[in-house]
Amino acid sequence: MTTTMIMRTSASSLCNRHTGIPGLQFRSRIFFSKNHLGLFHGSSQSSNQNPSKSKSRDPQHPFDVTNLGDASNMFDKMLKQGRRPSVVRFTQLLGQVAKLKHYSVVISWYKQITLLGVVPDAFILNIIVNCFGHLNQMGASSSVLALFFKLGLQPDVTTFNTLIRGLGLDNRVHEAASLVRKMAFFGEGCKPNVITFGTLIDASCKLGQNGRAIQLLRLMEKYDCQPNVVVYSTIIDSLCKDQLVAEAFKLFSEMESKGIPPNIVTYTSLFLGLCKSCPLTEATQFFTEMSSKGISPNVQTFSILVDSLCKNGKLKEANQAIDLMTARGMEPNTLTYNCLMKGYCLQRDMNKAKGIFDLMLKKGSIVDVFSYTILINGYCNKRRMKEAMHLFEEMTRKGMIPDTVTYTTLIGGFCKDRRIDDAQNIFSNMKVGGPLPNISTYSVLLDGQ
DNA sequence: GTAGGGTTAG
Repeated sequence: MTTTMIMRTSASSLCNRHTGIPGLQFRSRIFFSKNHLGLFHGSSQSSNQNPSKSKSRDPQHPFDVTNLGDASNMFDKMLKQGRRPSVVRFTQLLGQVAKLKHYSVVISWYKQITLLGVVPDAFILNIIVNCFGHLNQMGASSSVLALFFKLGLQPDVTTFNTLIRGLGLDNRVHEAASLVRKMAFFGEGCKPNVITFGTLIDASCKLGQNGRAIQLLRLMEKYDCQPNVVVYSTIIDSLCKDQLVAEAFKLFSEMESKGIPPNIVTYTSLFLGLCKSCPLTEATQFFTEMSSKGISPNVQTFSILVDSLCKNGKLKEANQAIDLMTARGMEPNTLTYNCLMKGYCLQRDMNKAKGIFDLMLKKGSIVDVFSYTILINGYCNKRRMKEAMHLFEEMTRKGMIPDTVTYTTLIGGFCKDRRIDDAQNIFSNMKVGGPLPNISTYSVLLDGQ
C-alpha cells in the first residue's frame, strides 16, 4: 500500500481495509527480522554517521553556565567589578539563565542592572519580553514594547513573535491574531513571517481550534508567506491527536504536492495518528513505508511503535523494536522503557516489569514519576501492596513528588485488597499538602466502600 | 562576537 493510497482513503475505510482479511495479521517476525533491515532504507548507515543531534554549545561562549548557582556567582562577580560590564555581557548571561528557564530570575537581575544604570538594548529587551511571556505576565510583556519606543529602539519581527507566543501561552489567541494584523505598521522589519503564523497556528491547535488553524494556513498566502514543513506538521499533529487522521493525510498530500517535503516529525505525528485510530497493521505498514522513503524513524517514532505493540500485547515484537533501534545507534530513553514496562504490567508479568525498571536504573536512564507510577500500578493490580508501598516510599525518599495518579493508584490498590483503612490513610496523606484529588480519586474511593 | 520565534512519544 502506498502513502498516496492512504491519502485518498477516508478515515473509516483507512481503518477497515485490513480487517477480516486472512493472512494479514501483524507480520512482526518478518518485519523485524535482520534480513529486512534493508527495509529501513539506508538508515542504518546514515544514522550511524549522524548520531543523535546534540545541540553543540559554542565552546567560545563566555557564559557556559549549566545551573543557576554558577550563573548567580557570575552575576555577583560582574556587579562587583570596578568597571561595570557592558549590556552585551549581561545579555549573554541573562540569555543563558533564560535558557535554563529561570525566567523570574532573569527579570529580577534585569531590574537590578537597569537600576545600576545599565542602559538596555533591543537584544536584552527581547529576552525580557520572552521571560514575561513564559511567566504569563502579558501586561508586563507588552509594556516592554512601549519601552522599546521610549528608548528609541526598534522592535523586530522576533519581538512580535515572542509577544504572540506569550499571548498564545495565555490562551489569548484573538489578541495574538489582532497583533499579527497590526505588527507590520511598526516597520519594514516587523512584517509577519512564517514563524509568526506558525506560532499563531500552534496556539490555535493547542486550543483545539483545528479549523481556525487551517484558515490561518490559507491566510498566509495572502500575506505572501509560504507555509513550510513546520506549519504543516503543527496542524497535522493536532488533527492526528484529535483522531482526524484522514484530514491529516489530506494536508500531508497537499504539502507534498506543493513541493514541501515532510520530515520525520511529520511522519511521527501521522504514525501516532494511525496508532491511535487504526489497527496496528495499518500503522506498522506506514512505519515500513516511511523507512523505504528514506525517512529514518527516530527515538520518538520507535517509542510510539513500542507503545503500540505493547498495548496490543506484542511484547516480543516490542523488544525486537528496541533491539532494532539500539542496533541503529539509538538509545531507548525513559519514555521508551516506560512503555515497555507498562506493557509487561498489562501482561501482569511483574518480574519482567521490575526487570525493566532495574535496567533503567542500571543504565542511568532517568526514572521518573511515571516510571514509579506504572510499576506501582502493576503491583496494585496483583494486590502486592507491600511492593507498591515500598516503591512509593522509595520515590518519596528520592525527592520525587508522587502525583494524583500515583495516589489514586495506591488508593485503588488498597480498596481492591479490601484494606479500606489503608486506602483512607493514603487519601488523608494526600490531603495534607499532597496533590489535589480528582474525579477518579473519589470514584475509586467510593467503589471501594 | 550578545538575543528572541513555530513541529514529534506517557
